[in-house]
Amino acid sequence: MNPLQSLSRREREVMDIVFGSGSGSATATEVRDRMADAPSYSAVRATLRILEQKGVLKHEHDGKRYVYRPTLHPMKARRNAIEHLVNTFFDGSAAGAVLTLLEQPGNGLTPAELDRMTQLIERARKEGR
Amino acid sequence: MNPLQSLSRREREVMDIVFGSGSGSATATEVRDRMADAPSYSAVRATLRILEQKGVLKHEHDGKRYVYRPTLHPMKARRNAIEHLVNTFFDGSAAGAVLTLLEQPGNGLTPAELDRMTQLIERARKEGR
DNA sequence: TCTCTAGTGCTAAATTTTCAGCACATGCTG
DNA sequence: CAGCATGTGCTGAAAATTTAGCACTAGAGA
Repeated sequence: MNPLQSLSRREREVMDIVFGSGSGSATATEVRDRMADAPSYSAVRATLRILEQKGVLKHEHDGKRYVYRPTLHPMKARRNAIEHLVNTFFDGSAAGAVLTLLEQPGNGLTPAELDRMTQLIERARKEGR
Repeated sequence: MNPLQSLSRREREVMDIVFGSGSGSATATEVRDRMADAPSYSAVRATLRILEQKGVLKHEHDGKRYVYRPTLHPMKARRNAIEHLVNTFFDGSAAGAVLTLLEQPGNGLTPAELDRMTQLIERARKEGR
């Protein structure tokens, strides 16, 4: 099973924060600052240590601080997450997910992005033939 | 906070199964059959009862069985799930998620779906202007 | 040097989750 | 009717998670 699926609630929350942090990495303090209902600092550190022990995070030293980063390559993590979403909420249909995203008003899509999508759709059309 | 985010591991697993079941509802036995590492039947029922108590599931009677169904409307559940995914893995960019889906080879998009996407993209383009 | 700050490791206790088992109800079937 | 299969409710204990606290280290500044 996907190791990310087998995390406890707090562990998952922490992973989401790490994945969601722009740089793709985070310190204990950063994680704590972003937690909805943050426990003590040492509790956060304990969770990070466990996540490292479980093999889903690793750390590097930045001065005397630890900077945590996911083990899994970000692209793979994204694909896994999407796959799971599509399977559980869209019955495996990628189209269903895309349509929901496109239908959403205020999705903030820029013209350039729309062009890129058109390109990819054309390509998919050709491949499908 | 989104109540679905605050579920334990097993609870979340059960919710995924219920959401993922074609009919949008499931009995204890069905849930158990789909669990990766299924515990006893009564453990599954206990989890369902807790989920109902937490307000994310409700049940109806079908003969003498209970059929569980999410409280949240499926469409809303999908949107919430997508929103969370986009925020944590794509830095809030819907386009990033769509592009990842489209780029994925073997995404199984049918011509009709591609047409529908083109339509929606056109519409987004117009609205953007 | 001494002290303060900002880190870390580790551990034990509190809390939550998870689970199995027992008691009971109902419907079906020989 | 008696027995069996298939449900449910509830409860207590085991297991896992979550947390705070204490001890320690290193660097910076007075």
